[in-house]
Amino acid sequence: MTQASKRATDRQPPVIVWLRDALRLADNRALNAAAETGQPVLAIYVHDDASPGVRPLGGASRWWLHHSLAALGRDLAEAGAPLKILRGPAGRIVPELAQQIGATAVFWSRRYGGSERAVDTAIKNSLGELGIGAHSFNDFLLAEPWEVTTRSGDPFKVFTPFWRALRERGDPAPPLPKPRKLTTAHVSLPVSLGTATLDSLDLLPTRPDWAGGLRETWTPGEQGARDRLTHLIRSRLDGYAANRDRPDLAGTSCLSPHLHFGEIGIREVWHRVVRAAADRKVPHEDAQKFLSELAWREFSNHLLFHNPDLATRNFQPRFDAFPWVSNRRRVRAWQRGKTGYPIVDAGMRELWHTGWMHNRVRMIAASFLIKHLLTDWRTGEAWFWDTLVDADAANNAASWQWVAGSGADAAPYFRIFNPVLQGRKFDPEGDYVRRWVPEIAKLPAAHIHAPWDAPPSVLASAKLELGRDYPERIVDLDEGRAGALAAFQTIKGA
DNA sequence: TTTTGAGTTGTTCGA
DNA sequence: GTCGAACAACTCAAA
Repeated sequence: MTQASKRATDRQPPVIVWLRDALRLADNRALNAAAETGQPVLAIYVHDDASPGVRPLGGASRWWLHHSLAALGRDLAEAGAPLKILRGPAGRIVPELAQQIGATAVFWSRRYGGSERAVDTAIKNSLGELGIGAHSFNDFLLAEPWEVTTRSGDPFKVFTPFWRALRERGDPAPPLPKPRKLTTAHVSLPVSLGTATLDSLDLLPTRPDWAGGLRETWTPGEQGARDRLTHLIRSRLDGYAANRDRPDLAGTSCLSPHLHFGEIGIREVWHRVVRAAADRKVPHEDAQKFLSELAWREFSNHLLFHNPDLATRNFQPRFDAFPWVSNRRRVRAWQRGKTGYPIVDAGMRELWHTGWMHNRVRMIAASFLIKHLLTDWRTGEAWFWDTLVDADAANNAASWQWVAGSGADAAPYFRIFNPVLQGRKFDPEGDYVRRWVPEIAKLPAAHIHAPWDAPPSVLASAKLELGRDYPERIVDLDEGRAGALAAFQTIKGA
């Protein structure tokens, strides 16, 4: 750029790109549109823990957000538009900031939760009154939730027809490249707008620092996300349909936290998988299976958009009368991985250590909490919200309701996972359990999923005494199952 | 409007 | 050990 044209750019009024759930540079339509104005770009992140109704982030999400923002800040600085961090109610901060720096427009990627949409609508109105442009984009979903409807124009409530309708729309638009150049907006931000630094947001745990397991498991940020996708396509997609159910094999994509924070765009994921299948680098069936998993994420957002209180209210109102049981001792045993059922405990400890749990094990652990312990699904939803790095308002709520049977297209009441059978089926050698429940690691595969049935000689040679080295079962499986069936009887036909 | 086929992920029981 | 049926009836989506 010549000196003259640089001065010309400096004289131009800036635009703002407000980054929220699309913490990346590539395939970011909001960022791209801001760049294409040719005006200087001010990139901001607003840490909003003040707007009413916006659910506070869980601990694991806060850890991820810190590192994701750090990575985004580095990438943006390199691209020429350093990230500014602000703290406070977005509804006040964004319009005031735009007005004070003389911005002509604000760009952002859409969000789909009820309170988030309320905030965004209010801001759009405020900006409109100030004569400032407000431009929002879809950077999170394959299709907008309102674009996929039944023939009669209603939202879908069953996955399969939803997926069919989504598929009939064809491939999403190809992903956009990173903006070629961004011009820095040289503005000074008044402290009254809540200027902050990443560290001052206090997102990281300190006393105690429990994030060691997260650090060794994850690389937040756009590069880490793209590496995961590459690894998926090169190494995990072949055989994905079968292996994804095996917690001992690491057969899942592990993209969920990256997708949640928008470190990689859904359009890029879709197109790279489709292309790999077209080039016969991965089997068609495996690629289709993976795409259908993306469609579940899509379906969850569809449900959340049309049911903003999905995380707190039974989708099926008859569940309002369900006789949930409160038992803090048992819930605590579940949370800490001390139920006495190895596959459940392994999953809950994996979650505690890494901020993530294998999908199959999530179902087993959730089914156990809901059906064997008769705990209200919202208790489990809240625990996952706090401990998962991929905690997502749509996926978390829809999935818990699915297991409970209270959701859309939910599991039938009689589907009660037996943790012993599930363990034997999906962790046949017991390797997953051995990794996370080391105190029973010496048990042979034949007994590792049901230590209480092991003969005394086997327990002795594994140096294992139940009740001392590993908890006794907190509930009997047959009684738990019978209790669940009886409880579900009470709301039948309600 | 009415009808019809279908609906992610399981377990148990009895032949 | 294997296999099919039962476990409820209901709601959804589309013809």
